[in-house]
Amino acid sequence: MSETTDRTTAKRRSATIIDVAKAANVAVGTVSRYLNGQTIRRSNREQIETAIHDLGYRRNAAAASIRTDLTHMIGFLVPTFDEFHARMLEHLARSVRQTGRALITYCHGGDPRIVAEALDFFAAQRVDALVMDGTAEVYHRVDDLITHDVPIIFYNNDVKGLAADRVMVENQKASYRVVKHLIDLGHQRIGMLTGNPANSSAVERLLGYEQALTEHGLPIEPVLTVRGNWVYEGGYQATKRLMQLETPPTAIFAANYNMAMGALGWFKESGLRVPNDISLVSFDDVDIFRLFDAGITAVAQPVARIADTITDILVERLADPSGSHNRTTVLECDIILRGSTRRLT
Amino acid sequence: MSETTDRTTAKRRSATIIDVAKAANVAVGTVSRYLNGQTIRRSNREQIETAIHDLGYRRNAAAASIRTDLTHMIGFLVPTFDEFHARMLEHLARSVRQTGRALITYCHGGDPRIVAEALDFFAAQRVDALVMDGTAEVYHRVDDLITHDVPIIFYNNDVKGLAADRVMVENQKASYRVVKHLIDLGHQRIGMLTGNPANSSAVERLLGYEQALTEHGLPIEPVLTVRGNWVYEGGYQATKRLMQLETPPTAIFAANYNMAMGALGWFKESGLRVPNDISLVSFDDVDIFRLFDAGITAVAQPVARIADTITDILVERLADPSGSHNRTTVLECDIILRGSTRRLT
DNA sequence: TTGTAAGCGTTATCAG
DNA sequence: CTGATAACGCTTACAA
Repeated sequence: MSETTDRTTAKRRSATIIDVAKAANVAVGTVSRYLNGQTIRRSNREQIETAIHDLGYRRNAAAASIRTDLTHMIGFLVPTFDEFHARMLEHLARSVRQTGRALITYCHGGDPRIVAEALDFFAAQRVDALVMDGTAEVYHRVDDLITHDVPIIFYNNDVKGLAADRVMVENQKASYRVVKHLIDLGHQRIGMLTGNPANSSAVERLLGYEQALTEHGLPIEPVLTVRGNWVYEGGYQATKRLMQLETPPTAIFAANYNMAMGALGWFKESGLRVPNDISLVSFDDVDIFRLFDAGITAVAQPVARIADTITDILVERLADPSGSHNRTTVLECDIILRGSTRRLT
Repeated sequence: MSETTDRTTAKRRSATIIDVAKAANVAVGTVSRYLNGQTIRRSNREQIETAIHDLGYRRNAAAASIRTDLTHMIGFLVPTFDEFHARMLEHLARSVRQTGRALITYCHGGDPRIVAEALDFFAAQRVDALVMDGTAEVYHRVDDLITHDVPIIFYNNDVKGLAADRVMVENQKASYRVVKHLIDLGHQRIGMLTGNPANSSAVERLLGYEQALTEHGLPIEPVLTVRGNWVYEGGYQATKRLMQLETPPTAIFAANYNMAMGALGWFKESGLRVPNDISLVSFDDVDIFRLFDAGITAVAQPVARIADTITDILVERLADPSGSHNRTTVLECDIILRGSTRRLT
């Protein structure tokens, strides 16, 4: 086993391309060309290779990027690493890696100062592009990045009016369908746990809910849509409020996974059973939804396809920085029917 | 609203420190000192500030790092972004951010080639340090990084014999305790779903299980420990195997969250109820465990403290690169008792 | 194909 | 406190 090599030398400068050139008896240019995969005389190549090996040489990406203006790093900015974003990250990291790039991740937790900080950081790091879940407050700072020719790709939530690409899902249509499903089962009084209305996806999902009601001749009752702000606790409280209404709903649509969990939490504490006492549908399908008593019916976002689409756009954008591609891709969602809804007699 | 500024100019070179110096009528050195928070004559400072603003100047971190040998980036290498690692990422990103650094994330999915690729990438990027879930195959490549004076911090799984810091949890002790709990309830035949034995945490958790049995005079039966390799499907299959034994266990200990879910999946399909028909305990506590019928009793890893500890070590290491701190920190786990176990009569 | 040398945007040293 | 200037490690004409 390789001994833990001598670490007495205070701070050994690591080998540079010059050292390699010297050791291999060639010019630095030749080494650089070798490193960049250009054709090199065979004998030289071999000498360079052994030199690199012997010296333990590692290319300094920063030094390269300062000349090429390319860092091969993509900024990835999200509010949290909940189920949805974690899966996005996993898929995106994979697909982006296959193009020889990596992700710098920043998590802002909803704090606008951290968002600003992140954007500054990305700007300083000269990320080749930025993928982010849109947040309204960042309009100017993102526009700033765009001015500096950094391609931006929004997903999940949009920020209107910026010259960026977008990969979204059919929030309204999917919500419409899943609420319609409840209506088809005979539900007339359907509550909704909504996300933060500052987010486009929250608005669209609410719109889908309202559209379904309206198209089926049901009234839109303000008391039936309660803001849960995407989080467990919000879903829990909103559900409590709904169920303590004089006439509580017979079904609830949660606009995301966390709030659906919050609803389940309240149901459990209150001894309500799904779907016997209350029906529940949710946006965001996750594996564990299968494991609940009857399984939770949910809208499945095509996470892998979102990630792949983002990567495709990324590649195209980076290959041709001049072209102003402001494309919006909208992907369809599936609805996974499980047993969390029951037919009203 | 700031107009989407003129993007006709093909590829506008962004302003440099030199441009700022010129515009502010000072020397580049002065601007550099300003940027790095050193004291500057007031009048100069103001001129610099307006110049920076007018030019939309952004410091080029790569150019700086080539001189300072500091990138303020921490590599973060994980096998997957499952519940546990996603939470780690969230906490670590936060605490690391507070020290002015950010994370470059790489997800290897168990593929040794990707691990190697990641390590090369980190080396080229000159990350200031590397945080990783240890994987045995990487011994040499990590040693290589250590040779280049990159501090390494292992968490979750250890790789023995390397000069690195480590932040682990008391896997064996926690497993011992949770299995002992089962034994105290009268269980004599306890199955275990084990992780990949190449991982130190898998070995330690198994050891804890065996210790509990032995200390209570119970035999260690090889058929009762089935390898589930950390994943849902593995847990599902392993559970199936256990429950189809001639004398199936009355309780099961899953070495992680995913395998516990797999067990629950099989139970559900087979119509078994927890805890009436079978008791279940798990490593890794997650919020949703509360929501299952009776709640799932589980070992809670102190994720936030792991992240904070890692960051503390990071800061210390980076402040004093000469000191060879090879510290191993072992954190305690809590056991969250819920209703997934029943007393055997 | 190769060597030479001029950048790239910073920081750091050293006189003033 | 400031200015001038030499690094830093790499890429990329340009000429050979």
